[in-house]
Amino acid sequence: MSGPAPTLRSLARTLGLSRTTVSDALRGSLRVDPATAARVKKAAREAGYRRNPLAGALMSELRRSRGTAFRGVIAAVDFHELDRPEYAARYHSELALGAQTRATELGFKLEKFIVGRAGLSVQRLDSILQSRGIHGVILLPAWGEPDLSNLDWTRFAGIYTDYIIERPALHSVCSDHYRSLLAALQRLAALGYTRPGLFLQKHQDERLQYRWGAAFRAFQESHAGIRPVPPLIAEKFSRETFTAWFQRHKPDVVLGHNTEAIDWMEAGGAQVPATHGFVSLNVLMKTRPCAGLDLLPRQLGARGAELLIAQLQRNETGIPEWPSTTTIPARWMDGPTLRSAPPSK
Amino acid sequence: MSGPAPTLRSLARTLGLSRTTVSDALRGSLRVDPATAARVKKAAREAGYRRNPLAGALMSELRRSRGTAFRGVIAAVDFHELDRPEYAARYHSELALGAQTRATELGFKLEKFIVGRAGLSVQRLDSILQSRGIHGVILLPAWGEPDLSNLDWTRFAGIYTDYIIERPALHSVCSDHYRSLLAALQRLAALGYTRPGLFLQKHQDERLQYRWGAAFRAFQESHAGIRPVPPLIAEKFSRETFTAWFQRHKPDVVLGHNTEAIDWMEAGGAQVPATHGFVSLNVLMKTRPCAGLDLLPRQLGARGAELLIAQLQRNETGIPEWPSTTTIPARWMDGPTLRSAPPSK
DNA sequence: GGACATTCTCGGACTGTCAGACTTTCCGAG
DNA sequence: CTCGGAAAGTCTGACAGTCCGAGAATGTCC
Repeated sequence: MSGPAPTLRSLARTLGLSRTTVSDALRGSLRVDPATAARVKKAAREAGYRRNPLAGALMSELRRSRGTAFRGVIAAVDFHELDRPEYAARYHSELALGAQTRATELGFKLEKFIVGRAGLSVQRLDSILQSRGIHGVILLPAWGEPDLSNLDWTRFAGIYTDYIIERPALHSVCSDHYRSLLAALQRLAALGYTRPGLFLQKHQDERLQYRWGAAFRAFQESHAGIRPVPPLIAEKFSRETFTAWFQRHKPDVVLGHNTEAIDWMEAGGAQVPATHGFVSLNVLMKTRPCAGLDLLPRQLGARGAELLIAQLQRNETGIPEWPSTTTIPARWMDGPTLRSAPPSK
Repeated sequence: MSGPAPTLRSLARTLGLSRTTVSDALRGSLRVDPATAARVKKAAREAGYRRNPLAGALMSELRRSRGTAFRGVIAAVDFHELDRPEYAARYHSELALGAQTRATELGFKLEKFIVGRAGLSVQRLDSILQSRGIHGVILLPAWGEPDLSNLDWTRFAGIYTDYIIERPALHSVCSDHYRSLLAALQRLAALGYTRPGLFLQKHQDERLQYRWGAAFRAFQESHAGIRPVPPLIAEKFSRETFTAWFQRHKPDVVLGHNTEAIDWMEAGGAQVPATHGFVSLNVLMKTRPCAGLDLLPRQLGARGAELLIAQLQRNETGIPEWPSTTTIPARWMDGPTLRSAPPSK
């Protein structure tokens, strides 16, 4: 490259102006006399000057903050649910912790609000957020699908930590259930299992637009060596329902959320992991040691906060024109409910 | 909030040292007397000092380059493919245009590189990017799955505009095929179609980990009123293959990529849209007006550039610890290949 | 005791921005 | 006619850190 690239300072020297006048002119500040501004822009163009946006952003942040690392507050909004299971409460805690840690790393503070408790309505939340100068809102999952259309979204950037909710349609971040189940099934196939069986509560599949079931069938269809076991997807299932399905279809490994199924398998003569395997689809739900998927709620919370803060940094409030979903694959967790190697022939 | 955060300079004042000695000590430079280094580290820990990685990276680059490196540039890397279909070339152009527009909005410039053309190897690309001071790399889709592990990713932030490639595992952004097909099928059901049929080239499903097929079956399984038509997923299909499938299973609406199928349907007696419907799964591939899915490549490119620049703004280079995929649902495009209302009873 | 080498530390310089301060000009009031 | 305040236009201090040349202090050798 020939010689140093032109900078604000070199332009300023050439023009006989201060670097601030040049900076202001190029940024369109009204402080600068229009004739001076035109002169600066022309010289910049002719010199091939290109602003460094990273340097600009850093210097701006540095000047604005006056040395304090504090940049703002974002809100984590939870929904009061009396019957929330304990594992879900732990999931929410992990999400919030991840969001908090990442927010802190990025110079933000995270404050929690619980809608539906202590008279906190959506309208009241709106008022509080506005009066507190909070513009970023990260929404924790809710079993019932809350309606947040009443928040004045022109003032807020928001992100769901769940699959898309649409009321309103915001960006979202969640686990990649589809891809994680496919990867888990591949792993099980590598361990020599040939008849995996999936059991699900219907609502758990529905709220993910059937991704568990879809991934399961997609895997079966695409692997000739896998003998298809119809998944058990029931409104609500009992030991009887499960056992009937298990005896009838004889899967050699079972995947599902409820680890109580291990007892039912063993009551029916199976020995885990000697004769059959078990994999939890969410290790936060396990009640005993077993293999399974860690949906990484802490990482999801962190990514959610990160994406939200990036929106704030771009000054993007309002309902996004193209809402997107960011997914992170679950992490496989080994456990004592699987054989450790394929059976020898 | 309590006072300014401790900085190198404030630590230096407290310790009676220069800011350079403090900086060197904290970075482990051997220039500093070990006893002094220990003193500095202890004081930093006690003061709660947190280094700003973005400032550090910027200053380092500033000093190293002496103003000669160009900045504020990100690279769009394409792969030379002789047999790339015309629609794919248009898809790539849309991706690049979206990335370019968004980069410009965010104060960056996008430059294109084509690996495999004019002797541009991955190693040579690495050298060029480094010498040009380019740290952000957005990777356009490739039909063959390229291996970019040879880039020195410690120096670059990268993002794929395709489904995850894993060589190496970076963040990615792409269409939400699964969710888009589900939504399309729901739309068709609302128009009164009861026997949708899907035809795909096998590779097109495989490279999306079977999401087209999975969404199709998930929809069938979850809607009692839909009579199941087995999808046609073939290595390569001809008019004969398609026609046999069409005649045998009698779908009332066909979804697929290749609009030539409309001719084949009509050759078999169907009248589109009078008796049968057709939906394109990628309107960039259509050769005639029809309904279908706009995969929004321009928006995907824009989002990709945005996510990449956010990584640069956080000074995050290297292979991410938790690579994520960001998906945007396709936009439905109405067209003359569907009935405009459900048939009256 | 002077010359030289080594070790340890310091300070200039710096892809841009913010906000207060300074200079110049203009105009109304006395 | 003079003076003071306001506005317009521009300038300067300061700066989440790093690199590298240079200076000061110390030790060794002749």
